Amino acid sequence: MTATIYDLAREAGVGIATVSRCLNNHPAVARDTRRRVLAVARRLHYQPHANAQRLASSRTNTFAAIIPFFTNYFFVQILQGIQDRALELGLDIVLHGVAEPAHADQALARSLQRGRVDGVLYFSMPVPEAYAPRIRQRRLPIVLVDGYHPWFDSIHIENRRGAFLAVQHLMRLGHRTVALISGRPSARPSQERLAGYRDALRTHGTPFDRSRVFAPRSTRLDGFTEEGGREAMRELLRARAKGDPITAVLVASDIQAVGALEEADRARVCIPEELALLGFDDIDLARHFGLSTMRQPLLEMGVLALNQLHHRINDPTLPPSVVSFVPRLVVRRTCGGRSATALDHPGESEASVTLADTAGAVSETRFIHRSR
Amino acid sequence: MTATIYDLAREAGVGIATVSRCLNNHPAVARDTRRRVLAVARRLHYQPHANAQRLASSRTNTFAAIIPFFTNYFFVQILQGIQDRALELGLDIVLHGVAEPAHADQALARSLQRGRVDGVLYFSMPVPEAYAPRIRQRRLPIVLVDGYHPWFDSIHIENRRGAFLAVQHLMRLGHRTVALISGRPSARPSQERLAGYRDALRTHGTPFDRSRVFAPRSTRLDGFTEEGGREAMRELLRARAKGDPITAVLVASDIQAVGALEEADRARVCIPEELALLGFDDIDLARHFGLSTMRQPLLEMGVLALNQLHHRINDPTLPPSVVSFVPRLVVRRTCGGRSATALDHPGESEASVTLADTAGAVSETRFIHRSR
DNA sequence: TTGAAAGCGCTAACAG
DNA sequence: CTGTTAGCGCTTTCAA
Repeated sequence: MTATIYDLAREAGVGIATVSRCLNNHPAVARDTRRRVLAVARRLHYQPHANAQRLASSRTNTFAAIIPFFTNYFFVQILQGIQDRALELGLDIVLHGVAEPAHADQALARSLQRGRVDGVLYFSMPVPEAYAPRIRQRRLPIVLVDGYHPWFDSIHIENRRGAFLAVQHLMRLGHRTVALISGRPSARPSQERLAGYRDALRTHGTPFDRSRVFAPRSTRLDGFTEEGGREAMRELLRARAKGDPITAVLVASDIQAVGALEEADRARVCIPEELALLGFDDIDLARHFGLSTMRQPLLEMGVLALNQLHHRINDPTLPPSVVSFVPRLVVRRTCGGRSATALDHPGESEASVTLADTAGAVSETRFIHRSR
Repeated sequence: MTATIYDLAREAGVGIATVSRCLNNHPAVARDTRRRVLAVARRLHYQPHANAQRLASSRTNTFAAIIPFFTNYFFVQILQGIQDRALELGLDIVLHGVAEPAHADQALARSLQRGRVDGVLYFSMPVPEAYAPRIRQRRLPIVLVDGYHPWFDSIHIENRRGAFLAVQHLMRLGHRTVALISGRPSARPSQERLAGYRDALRTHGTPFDRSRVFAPRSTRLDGFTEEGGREAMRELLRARAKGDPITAVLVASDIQAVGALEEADRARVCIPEELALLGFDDIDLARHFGLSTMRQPLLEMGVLALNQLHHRINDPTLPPSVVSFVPRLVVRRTCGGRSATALDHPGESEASVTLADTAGAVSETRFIHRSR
């Protein structure tokens, strides 16, 4: 019913190979022939059959994005970056939203199948043990975003450094007793952020006190939930009521920070006057709460990830690369020490501490090194 | 390098057709043969080549989701529903995030290409004029979500009815002077919600007053933005300051409502004591602001949309169907008349007015009719 | 510069 | 029940 290259060939009086060459801008075609063929193609409204192309060329021009759906806002912005770049590169995105990390292997299994995708973007989850060897063996191009594995490319967020900068900021504002609301201790981001927290204390000559680290009891999503934040904040307030002079707290994720804020509000503890609070991630909600936080350049990360994947697809022999992003402090209301009116004018009174120029900041706050 | 059905056939001592039958659970295969073939398949780690299957069967088992990315939260939840169902149906989702409606045609063009997808889920945007005929001609299965076109299936949100219910609620709370903060007047949702607003006034015998409809000046995204909400609220407050006894307002979208709330806060107008406010959509943010709103069952809509698409793919001769959802009132803090402490316990003190049972509500609030 | 022909790996008649 | 065969529509040698 719709035209194939055979139709075009017949109509233009040439062979199908020639038609194919014209369509794919192969140089070895006479100008006249090309023009004639293209004219016919237009006239017949020719459209290539995507699957036939894929089968013959063994290239799908498609990649999978495997994303933890539960982190909502985090990935929306990353997807936006990926989307734009994919359009430019002419790639299709097959989306795999994963409800919980345990289900990620289904998506991986699918992506490992022959003829499905040219590569994978894998987000914010550990690569299942069983799959790493299979991925390597099949030479499936993969880029880990917000994750790490020695065998594969990754875009890494320097959680430790970020937490360090965060706590440092609080201490520079004069806080001597800074607490940490953490995620589940076994989760990697929790550990890294805890390490950064300790780094900062050490740098400022403050002894680390285990009792000032508050981890949520609930373990769903490693405690990175509003409820987790509420729980931890309750405990923190209890400690505070008992006399611990905590005046500031770093919360390991914005989503927890939201819960923590609500809990503080409920206990009539004024933020930031009585307790300065700093989050981590800069999810979209943060802005609305006037939440000071450590921003991750999500959109840029998406673009970069796709570029990296593209490189790898075109040259599978590349050594694994690691690109690091350092989160940047975004000052709003909750950390105090600056514009206390941020809530009234969200977005206006934000201040980026590391850099004045927000637009150009990314390139300066990230550094790149390739290992191996 | 990796096994094909030829390898399996040779190894199992059968023909490739038999192998194919075994793999696809075709009934006409001897038990023994099947077992033997499957054993070989397992031994050789056989995996079908997706593209070869697609080409041969002229079925891609893939569909496109064309989504306006700018509406962020709206689509995240819908995607979740789609995602789950797609997994069950064994379908791949090709994501097309569209930055603005004008770019939707690129995604459509791509989806129209042969061999790309079996169908399309098209969200919250008008179908470009030029494409409707092409879609119909190519018999491309498509389901419009939050949209309508006589030729195609659609999942429709009863904006008019929703707005009616919203305003009715406000009036039942005793408000006599209810204003409307609308989107750009030319946008369909704006018109429908305006109509519902007028319906409610009429029902209550209140004359419609054009000067109580506030539309944003900015036209980006048809005014459905925080900024749009701020602008409109500023005008409303001005009118109020001049003596118009407005005591309640329906805001045509939650995202505008957020801006409106901020503006009211800034003007030191207490919500809901001085001004009751009701939003529309129930985006995720709403909960955090204690924003009363009209909820759309996004997740369910996603599931339903995919089911509908699935039906149509399997039977393209079906007449176009229309499924309607009626938004449901969710009472939180901003509309007054109920728990004023909602902000302290988000989620806990919500009340669904139409139905007590939240889980089972969807089936009761939607009705289905098929036209033609 | 061009065309014929051989796949890509699978599905689905059709004949046995 | 099973095997043979003909495609699906394109890309890509290989000769001419």
